[in-house]
Amino acid sequence: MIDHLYTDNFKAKVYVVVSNIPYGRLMTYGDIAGYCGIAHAARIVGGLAHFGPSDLLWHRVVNRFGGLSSGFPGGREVQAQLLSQEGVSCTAYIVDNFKDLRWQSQR
DNA sequence: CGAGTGACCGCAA
DNA sequence: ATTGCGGCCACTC
Repeated sequence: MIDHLYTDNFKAKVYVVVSNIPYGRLMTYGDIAGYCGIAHAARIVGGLAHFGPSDLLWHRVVNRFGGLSSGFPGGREVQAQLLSQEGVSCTAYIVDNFKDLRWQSQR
């Protein structure tokens, strides 16, 4: 439920969705874009992530295959480390139980 | 104001 | 089954 946090910019929506990802949970760019209203804007989410603030929990955001994306501050190893600290098993920069850890938003 | 880019996804050969 | 290509929308320079 992110209606009360709605803003004029699509960017803000993405930030809200990302901020609402619970601990030890993962989400894909496509899903985030879909919950924002456009399923074809997966690239936008990635683009915003690069320009967006580092305060958000982007380390819980991965691509459709459950693999860690590049461009993360410090590198994929850092992101994998963060996920590992949250109980997420990562092997070769790929989430093992991604299918099970994938959090499906309530919209 | 215009053009290019992007931490992607889906489909086609 | 795998590999390659294009497309989509928003943001930045």
